[in-house]
Amino acid sequence: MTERSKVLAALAALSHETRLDLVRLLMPCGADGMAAGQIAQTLGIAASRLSFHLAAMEQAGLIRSRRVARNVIYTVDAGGLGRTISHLLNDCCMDHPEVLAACAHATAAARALVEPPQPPSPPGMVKT
Amino acid sequence: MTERSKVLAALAALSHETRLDLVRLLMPCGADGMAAGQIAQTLGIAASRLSFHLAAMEQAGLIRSRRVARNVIYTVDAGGLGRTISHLLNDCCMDHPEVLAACAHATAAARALVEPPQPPSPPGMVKT
DNA sequence: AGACTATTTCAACAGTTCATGAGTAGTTGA
DNA sequence: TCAACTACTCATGAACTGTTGAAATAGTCT
Repeated sequence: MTERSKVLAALAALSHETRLDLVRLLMPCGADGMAAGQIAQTLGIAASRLSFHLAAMEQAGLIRSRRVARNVIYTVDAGGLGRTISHLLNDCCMDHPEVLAACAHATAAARALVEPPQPPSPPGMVKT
Repeated sequence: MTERSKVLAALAALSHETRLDLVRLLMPCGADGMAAGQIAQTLGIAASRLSFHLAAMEQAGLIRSRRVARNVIYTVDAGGLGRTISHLLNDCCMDHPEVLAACAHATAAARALVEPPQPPSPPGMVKT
């Protein structure tokens, strides 16, 4: 599978209400993840429907699953998600200034991440 | 239309080979854009098919069109594209460190953009 | 082993998306 | 106004996607 078609699959997977909800729900759970049953209950959807979407997301490389006792625990695959967004930003948008500017908030957070020894925020901050 | 459904529409629009090609083709054209006929010729697709996809992209707020003489010129809407990616990064991924790290390349470029008065690159640079 | 729980698979149906080709509408220059 | 040109719309059928509930499977506890 080419990088290209992986990204297409990931984008298709993300372009659905339930599956975007899934990411938002699983993201804060981190490596602990959440059991399928609990996800279904939280989102208020039928088990079979959830299973369908979980499979789509896993196939697209956006989430992972592992069995724990009688539960199946799902976690987000931050790497897969990151690669998808990165491809969009770099390959497709060619790091276009205006696109990057629209991501300024994330940019600021990323900057803090890659450049941790930053003292209190100086004046003249970036705004969306 | 909520911000949420706008993003869903934009993601759906992007999750198609032809339409992703469209972005990649139009992006380097900048504000000059490209005429529909030339796009169809470059991508090697039928005019009606192109029109269908152009309409989908415009509807999703990812491109704009304007009439010039007898041609219709299409340009990417960098703001719409940026908002979509930003939403993915901020709202959905909640600025998760690992996701941002995977976007390090873009991040570096963005940093250069928002912090232009940066002298020669110091050692210990960010790598993907 | 047998009862029990959690999750996935399956088949049927409805709705949506896409490619194709024919026809239509707007623009230009004579 | 006409002819040439450019781009769009529409109708059709094929292919794909998402929902549902019932049935099957995998794993656990006593």
